[in-house]
Amino acid sequence: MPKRTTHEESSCPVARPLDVVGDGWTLLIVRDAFDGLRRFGQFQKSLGLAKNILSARLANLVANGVFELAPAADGSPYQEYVLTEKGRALFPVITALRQWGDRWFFTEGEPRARLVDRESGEPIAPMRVRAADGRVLGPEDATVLLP
Amino acid sequence: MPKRTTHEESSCPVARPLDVVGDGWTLLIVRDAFDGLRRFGQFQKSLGLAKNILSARLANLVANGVFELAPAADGSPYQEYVLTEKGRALFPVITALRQWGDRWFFTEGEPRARLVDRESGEPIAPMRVRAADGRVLGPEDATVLLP
DNA sequence: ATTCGTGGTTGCTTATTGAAACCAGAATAT
DNA sequence: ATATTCTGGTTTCAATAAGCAACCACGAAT
Repeated sequence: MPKRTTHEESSCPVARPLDVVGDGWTLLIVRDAFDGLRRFGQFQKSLGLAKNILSARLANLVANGVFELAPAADGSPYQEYVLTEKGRALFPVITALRQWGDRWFFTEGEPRARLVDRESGEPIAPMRVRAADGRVLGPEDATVLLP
Repeated sequence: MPKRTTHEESSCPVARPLDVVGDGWTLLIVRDAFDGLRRFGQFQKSLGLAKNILSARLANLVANGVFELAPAADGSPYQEYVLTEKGRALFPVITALRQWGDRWFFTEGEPRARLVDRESGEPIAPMRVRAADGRVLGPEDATVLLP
């Protein structure tokens, strides 16, 4: 995690979240949670990261309200990491990132995991930035208003 | 940047992009580029990060096709970092992250930077994950199909 | 000829990561 | 009862990356 010293810490809604999810592992942990993973060992096996790192990341995510600890649903004497509302609200972020990766990091026809609508089995729609009236906006069509 | 050793490097479209934008500074650099910044010194002043770090990040972003170098538009003998199509395609990612930050990292009424439609001056619409037919999807409504 | 602004690079110190070993409680096996 | 395994971590320590400050090169201005 970088050490933001300037005005960055304060008023920009992009900078603050990056203190929580701005490293290479955290969003993968959350993605795995969307895929149904809940237990320490599941995350560790899925991601192959060192246990101390996972431990630190999970603790940080709990401290920041992305996960909460709950007694294991299956009766085992352990605890589970379950996404909070705040954590589930990362779904658009991870999906946008996934679509970017899908478009720009795979060659035509290269096999990849696909996210589909569970109901229809169809791929989900590409996410776009839209104005209040529904017009699709590019980076040039939007501007930041400082507080 | 973490060191992904398992299957993570390969088939998941979430993991690959994180090798490029998965640190705390990179997305802020890109956000600044959306705000019109192009020059080394502008990024450094805006973000307050060490010059060697900025240098490394920009070189990595150029190497990964997010920025490209172009001769300065204003006649000065330097070069500018300008977003490629791939870089501009990060707009939905950064916007989704911004909206998450806006919702979950600020208290009611706390002053913050706002992203508005340049044409109408109105805030942009909240981004949502949608199925092909337009239905809004939550994390539970989508599933990953492995290749 | 000298200073200044821009865009870096080079050392050096400190913080973070990562691998492996270790540890503790609960369940399971002997 | 005792030992073994499974789960979920913590501790230790080496390697790597971040951060800071000093330095440097080039062109423009003085």
